[in-house]
Amino acid sequence: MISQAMEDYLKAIYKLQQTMKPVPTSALAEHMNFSPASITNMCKKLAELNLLHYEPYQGVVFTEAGLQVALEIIRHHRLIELYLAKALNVPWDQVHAEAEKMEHVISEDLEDRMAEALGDPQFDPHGAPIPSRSGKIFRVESETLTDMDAGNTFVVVEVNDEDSELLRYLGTIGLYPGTELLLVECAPFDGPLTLQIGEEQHNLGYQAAKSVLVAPKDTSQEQL
Amino acid sequence: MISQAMEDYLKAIYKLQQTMKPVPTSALAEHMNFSPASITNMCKKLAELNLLHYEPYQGVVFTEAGLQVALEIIRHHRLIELYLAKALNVPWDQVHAEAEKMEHVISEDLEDRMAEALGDPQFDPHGAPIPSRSGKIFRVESETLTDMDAGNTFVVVEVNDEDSELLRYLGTIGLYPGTELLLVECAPFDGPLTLQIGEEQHNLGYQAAKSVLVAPKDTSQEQL
DNA sequence: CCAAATTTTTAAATTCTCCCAAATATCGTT
DNA sequence: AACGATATTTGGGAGAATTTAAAAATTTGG
Repeated sequence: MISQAMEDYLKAIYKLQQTMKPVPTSALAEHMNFSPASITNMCKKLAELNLLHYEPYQGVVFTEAGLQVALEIIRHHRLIELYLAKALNVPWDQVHAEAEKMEHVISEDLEDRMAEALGDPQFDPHGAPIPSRSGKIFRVESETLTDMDAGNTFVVVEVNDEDSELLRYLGTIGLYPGTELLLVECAPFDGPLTLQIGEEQHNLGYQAAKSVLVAPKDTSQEQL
Repeated sequence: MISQAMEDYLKAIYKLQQTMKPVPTSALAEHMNFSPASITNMCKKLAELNLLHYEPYQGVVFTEAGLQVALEIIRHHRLIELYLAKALNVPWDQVHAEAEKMEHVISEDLEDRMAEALGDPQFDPHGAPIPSRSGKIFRVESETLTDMDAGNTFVVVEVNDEDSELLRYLGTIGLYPGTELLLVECAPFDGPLTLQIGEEQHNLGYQAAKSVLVAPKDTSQEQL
């Protein structure tokens, strides 16, 4: 009943509705790299299935049912990412692509077994929270590194999992969720940020820094 | 280029061409539960891609390229089955359904990691041989239990992985690949077979017994 | 508050995989 | 060697997911 394409739409809508409600079809079109027409078509279908509220020209909002479906897929995705990283040592810059395909095909039973093998984990390898089986998700307080002031110490909460190359680079400088860093300097006009990680200093481009979410050191949540 | 549907066709053709060459489209239609017309269509496409030799009314035969693609998918399938059974304790009657979906989406890299985690295994949980990375597969000498004579002892080599209910039953009587059994009696007219497994005796229906492949005890190959 | 620019939807077309019904080829008998 | 039964292909069509191009609605700016 719910096709793989539909699942991808719901996942994309979930991502966008964190910053905009309702989600305009144009935002979806850009995010998914589909034509606006495709988006309208599919949103109508999803509204038919009572997964979305859809008002022409107004964009879409989740129904409760739609939100639960989206969270279930996201749970699949993040559990798979963590499982691959932990159990099979898949590099953290590759788990996203792999999970992107597997999330649509694993059974609930297999998901449960992976969750159990991992000890019901709370976060994926990029620091994103894993929804619970019952569809609850906890948002960790955090802001993007580019919004922080120089001179303070932070803990990395989460990094964007979609850019494999970026992840590989962040790995080489040791910037993982849980890592502590000192923001030494922020160059003006969206320039690079100077970070102190352990004993070493690194310059991180503005675009890269935008996809790093941090929390002030003192109020930091502990995670594995 | 090669769609999931095409992969399913190649897998089915591999299965059938073990007993018939060339494979008639009707056999494929029956095995895959598609109409004969669908089969003809797809076989033409696969022939276009140089994966099959297709002669109208004569059926299909693999090209070398087609055979390699088929073996790669089968390797995916069987490695996944074994991995799920061993690493995540998925019951052996469920691994087939799970692998059927996952086989189409895992990367070669992930496959390698699973193979490595399992120590480059030779057989899946049902005793079927796993093709090597380079596409070689070893056929273990075996015959179906219904063709054997009463009074002899055999080792189970392989059981059909497609019937979940049957596998569950075989599990309850302890009939796994590697299990030793004494064929006590074969009722005539395709009647049930009486087996001695360990201390217990069981009656196995003729249809069920047909999907159990065995080898004489003395010449049996060792497998984990 | 109207016209231009933008966004969104509608409509028609495409590709893929499948189906059904009809036409055609093959095969076993006699 | 021709007939009937069976197997196979052809042709046409349907549904899903996408596209492009054109039409319609909304927003924006003077």
